[in-house]
Amino acid sequence: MATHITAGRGTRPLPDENPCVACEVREFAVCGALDPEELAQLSALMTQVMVEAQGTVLCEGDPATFLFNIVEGTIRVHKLLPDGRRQITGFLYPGDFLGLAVHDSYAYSAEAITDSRLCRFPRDDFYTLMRQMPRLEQRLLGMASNELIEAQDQILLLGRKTAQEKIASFFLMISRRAARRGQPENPIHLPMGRTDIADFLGLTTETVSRTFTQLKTSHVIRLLENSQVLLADQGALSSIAQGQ
Amino acid sequence: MATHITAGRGTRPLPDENPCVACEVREFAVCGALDPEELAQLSALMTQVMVEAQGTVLCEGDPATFLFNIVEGTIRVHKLLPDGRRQITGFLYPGDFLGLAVHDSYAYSAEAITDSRLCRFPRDDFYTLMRQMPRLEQRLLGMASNELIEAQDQILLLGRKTAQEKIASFFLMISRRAARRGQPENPIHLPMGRTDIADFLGLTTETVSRTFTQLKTSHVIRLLENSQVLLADQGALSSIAQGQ
DNA sequence: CGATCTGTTGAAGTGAGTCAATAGTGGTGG
DNA sequence: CCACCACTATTGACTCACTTCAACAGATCG
Repeated sequence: MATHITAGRGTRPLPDENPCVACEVREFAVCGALDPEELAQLSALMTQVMVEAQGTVLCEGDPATFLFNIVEGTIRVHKLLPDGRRQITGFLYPGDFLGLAVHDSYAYSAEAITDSRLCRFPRDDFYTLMRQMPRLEQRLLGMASNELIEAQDQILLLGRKTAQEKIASFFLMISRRAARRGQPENPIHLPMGRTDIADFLGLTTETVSRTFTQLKTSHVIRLLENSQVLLADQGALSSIAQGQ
Repeated sequence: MATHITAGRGTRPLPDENPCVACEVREFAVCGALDPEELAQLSALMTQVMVEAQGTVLCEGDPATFLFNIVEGTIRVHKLLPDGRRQITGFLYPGDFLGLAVHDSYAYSAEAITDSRLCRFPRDDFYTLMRQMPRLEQRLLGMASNELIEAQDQILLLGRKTAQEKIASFFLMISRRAARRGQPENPIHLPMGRTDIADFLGLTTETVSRTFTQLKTSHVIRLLENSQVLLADQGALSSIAQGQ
């Protein structure tokens, strides 16, 4: 049966039955494809874990023992070069799945940006169950397909866009993803710091900061309190993101 | 039943039965997962098409009517910005599948670099069949997973590597992929021109050319005739690719 | 209230891009 | 078979977008 581990056990009593039934992100997540019976089987494998801000979820090179489903919080996924250069390959939000691109060991590290709650599944058990649930496998294939499309957009961004275009594209991506989760698409919230944004866009913190200022000065965005950014002129932002 | 269209019909008589049985790339391709019965069903959907060098396989934005399996030749997949900047997101070789990251319309264009032969499947029929063949779906999920891992490597390369590191990584990737297809891993063959390499690595042709010359001068590679490159010092190449 | 961390701004440097000329390479036809 | 053309690759000189290095400004917190 699903259990909580680490901090936060007593924050809210879980229903005696299946905790997944009441899950708020289920419709966006892998588990959204399952019927109640299948959901019960999957939840039987599941352990909920809390990871506090800046904590590690998994490490590049470690044996891939677990797969995760993000329920609350924001996760950053990154790869490192031996000399310490870092590339963030993605930010994960509630409903996102962590472990699609996994073989025997993790090819990337993942850390929590904010305090986060995740559903954790033993990889082997998950795969076994997947073999028995075509709908689960189809859903994962669909999610993998989406991630590939996003990865190719990111490849275009990194290979061919200027700093301004990268930042504008980034704002729009965050906005679109918030909308997909049913949250307001504007203003957007940026839980990650300038360094994370820089390492995601292949820039430096200084360039990110300067570009924010430029967009602010030209009234395309406005920086609000609490790491919120108002997209004041979405048309202009779209134009910039696509290179005019 | 499978048929040839366009040029090349008479090059070699197909067996009367299932042409896929004798296919040389089947073990590397999607179809490698199927039993003879399933293979026959899949091949019933299939049409072989020839695309000559520089010809178009599919166009970004077009309705995604077909999926493809590369049998012979090399394909480049790219995305364009409105002003014409191009990013090549991948090179496809025999055994590779074209259409994993596809929704209703193609999110990229694909062109043949050399004369190519492809197996073409109507997308809807392919998906229908996939629902009935768990092994096909599993295989596709595995291939999507591999592609995601490669995409993340490419993201690291584009975001954080220098020109030298990009070129060195590129040589090693081509070498590794040749080995995976059972071809010699050294010397490598580069069917694509400098412009393609530049647009794949987020560089210009000039920088690609200069970097080739640097690596040649430092005896890490040697340029042979017929677009072949000898990786003279693979250790040095690996060191460079990872940033020393 | 100082200490620490994150973000912003300034000044100077540089890796790769741009522009331009030259050198191969392969194809075609007289 | 060679002369010509078109195209791709190489090399050189110069420029620039972004980085690097450095100083400073806010926020957060014990």
